[in-house]
Amino acid sequence: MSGSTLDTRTKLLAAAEGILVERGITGLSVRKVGEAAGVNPTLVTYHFKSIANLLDELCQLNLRPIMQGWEAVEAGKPFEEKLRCWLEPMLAPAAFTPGGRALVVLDEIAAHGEGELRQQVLSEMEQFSLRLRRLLAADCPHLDDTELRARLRFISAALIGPPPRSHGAPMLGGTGKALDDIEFLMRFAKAALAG
Amino acid sequence: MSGSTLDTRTKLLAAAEGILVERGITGLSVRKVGEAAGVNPTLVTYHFKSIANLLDELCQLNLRPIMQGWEAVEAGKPFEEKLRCWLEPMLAPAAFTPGGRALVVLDEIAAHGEGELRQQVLSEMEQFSLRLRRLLAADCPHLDDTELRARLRFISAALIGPPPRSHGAPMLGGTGKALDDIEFLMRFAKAALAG
DNA sequence: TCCCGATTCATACGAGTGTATAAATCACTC
DNA sequence: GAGTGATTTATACACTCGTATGAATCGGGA
Repeated sequence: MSGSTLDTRTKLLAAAEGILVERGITGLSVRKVGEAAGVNPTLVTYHFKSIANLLDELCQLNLRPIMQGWEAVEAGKPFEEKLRCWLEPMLAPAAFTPGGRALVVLDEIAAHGEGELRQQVLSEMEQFSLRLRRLLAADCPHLDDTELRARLRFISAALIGPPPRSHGAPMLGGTGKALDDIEFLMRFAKAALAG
Repeated sequence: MSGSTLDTRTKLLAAAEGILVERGITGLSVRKVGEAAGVNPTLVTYHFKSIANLLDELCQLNLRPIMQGWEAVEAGKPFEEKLRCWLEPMLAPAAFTPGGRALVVLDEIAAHGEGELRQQVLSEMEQFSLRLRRLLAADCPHLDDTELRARLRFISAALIGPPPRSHGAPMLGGTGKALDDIEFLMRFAKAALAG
């Protein structure tokens, strides 16, 4: 396990992530990853035992920073602060692809993964979702539990949804640059949780 | 082109749509479609010249009712009415799969289609998006053009995003039944376009 | 220098993909 | 009833996929 080994592993992860972000999960294959990494494709099977394992590792790598960011959502903080601590990690860049967002990688993987991997992502998200709702309930007395849950789902869906599946072009609306601006997002979420 | 012919065509379209909705575009193939339709797979190539054409037709079939519904968004109507005319078609059921939404089919196809088909969907959406923004601008004087565009994108993304990629399970939050209730959606959109 | 483990490479196999082709079957008119 | 065009079927080809296998190559201690 010399330095060159780690480099190849990283190159493969980065290449796979890049493909995932800009071509989508459809365009991902062992050979494409190898080619994009400038490396023999069969090294995917060597360094990760299967392509699924590579996806798994990529998933963990992109999930961790988001979950860590979310830990900052605490009961003591004011409403807007909580909101920011929730939303900001969702805009975090992907592990190896500064142009793409980590959430996109997670979503592509979660949408593809048939088995445990997807279940794990979903369950972690679910778990946080419950905590978030409990914490925000205090700040939104005008919304009952069902309504609050619906609003939160809509807001997070708004973040997950648009850029990934279009792979470049937005499904509705113009440039998409606005979506990456946390302030746009903050104003939107604040409004969406009001009256 | 007897009656049985039309039936087979329809059966294939319905089967493809069903797979698209519940397994996602990944699970779609000529043979799977044939099997799901209880019909020889090569009939896909016979009735549509290629699988891409089948997708195209499926796309048109699901796009049309949405676009028609959107024509009801008119300048004279009050704000809430415009909102409803915009949002309600987005919950319309898929052409052959009452359990799934037409928008999901479109999104799965648009996310996959590399070429013209996707461009067409996006451009039609884009076109309507512009008209919608112009019409709603009168009702939202508190939002400048950029802000309004961002809000509208978030709202539509909230609708397009969540159910499709999860193929059953929601990415965040509970049952997801709430998402299909137009009243939840109306309240959300109204709030998101306020202050 | 030799050796040995780690890493890279080339090749191959089985499964699945879309689609072309030709034969078989059906429905209907003359 | 025979013939004809539309429809269905069976088979095959070329391609891509993930992965297993064995050989080639590299790097560093004895």
